[in-house]
Amino acid sequence: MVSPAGNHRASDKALLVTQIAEIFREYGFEGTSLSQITQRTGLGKGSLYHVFPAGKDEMASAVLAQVTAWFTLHIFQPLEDELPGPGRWDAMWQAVEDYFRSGQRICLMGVFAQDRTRDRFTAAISAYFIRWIAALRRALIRVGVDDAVATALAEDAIGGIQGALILSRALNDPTFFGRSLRRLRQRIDTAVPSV
Amino acid sequence: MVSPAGNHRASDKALLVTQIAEIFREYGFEGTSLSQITQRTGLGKGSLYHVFPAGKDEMASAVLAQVTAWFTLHIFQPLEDELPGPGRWDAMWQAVEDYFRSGQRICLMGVFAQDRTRDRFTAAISAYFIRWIAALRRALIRVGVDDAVATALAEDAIGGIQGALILSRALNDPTFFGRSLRRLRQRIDTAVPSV
DNA sequence: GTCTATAGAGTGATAGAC
DNA sequence: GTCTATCACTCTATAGAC
Repeated sequence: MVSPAGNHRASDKALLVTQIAEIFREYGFEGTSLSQITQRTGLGKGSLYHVFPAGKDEMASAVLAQVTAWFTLHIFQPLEDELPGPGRWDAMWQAVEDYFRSGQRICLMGVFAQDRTRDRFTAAISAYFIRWIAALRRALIRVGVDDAVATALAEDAIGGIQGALILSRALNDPTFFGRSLRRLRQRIDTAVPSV
Repeated sequence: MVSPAGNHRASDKALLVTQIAEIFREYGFEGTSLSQITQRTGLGKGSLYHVFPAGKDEMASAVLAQVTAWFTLHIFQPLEDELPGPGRWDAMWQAVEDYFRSGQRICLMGVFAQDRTRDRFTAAISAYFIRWIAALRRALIRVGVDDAVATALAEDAIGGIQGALILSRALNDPTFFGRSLRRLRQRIDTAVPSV
């Protein structure tokens, strides 16, 4: 994680943030201790506080920012751009299925949204969901779906994804997520004219 | 909290469990400390450990059991019983809307399902969701909905409720939950023959 | 005296901050 | 690595109903 010149590179920090994200996913924010982070990352507490002077909170902020960046690149922007005709949503559904490891992986935005001790992250969390819903909604409107219908479809789709993630874990059924995703996808496809 | 006869009554414990549930809802399981519980309940640690000898874990178990009992009484059993014709699902949707305070209240089952440190509660959590889905599914089949369609509708409805709860909080939009619920409800109503 | 519910100082361990 | 606060939890003591 240390570069030869003594200053850490951006890619090192990105990797570190990825590692910390995975620990948060497994144990939650409160459930994750700094010693767990030092063990799994191999970094001492001093190094962690050098990279994240504000401590655990800053680590969480960095993690959420990284998640937002990933979704922006792979989901939000493709939705916001003009897309070719048939199969125009395929990339989104595939990205979602891959990102969440077929439902085995938690949505940190969803988990953090539930906890009052994490009020400090509400801005990042609501921005994430607002953008996702708006991007999908506008993409639907662009291909001819009625405004009100597009809003309903977009809200149901993003909500459905979150719910499917919870039930996948709660039921411990690895097939649940894919099944739910397929139905959400089909509901949108049938609402789009001439696909 | 002191009973005249010296033995605590069931209703006292139920009230205590309700109070603790509210704290878990606000701060999560890891985020809730015993000192918070002593402060908010007004009970000393000794009393808490008298009522819950196994400590925080037992408190969480009691809370989840209480949630299950409420849903059994107000939602599962009505669904499992034979119901009169039109408006047969009204009670469920009304109970859900009331219980979750129009989306302002968290689903502890959903929150606990996400966290690996709470593996000890998986049995109670999966039982809750399995029963809810099965009860709704069978009720749909009973009124003439095709088996596969009933499964899909039930899974989408319970997943949709969970997702709507997350988005309600994430977006901090008090109208979101009611809107989502209305759409879920309507989707089921239109699938039921002759309603 | 016995039993139940109560309180809270005190325990070692470990947390996060630095 | 060091520090202090706080964690979950234990233990002893107490009050009052039988």
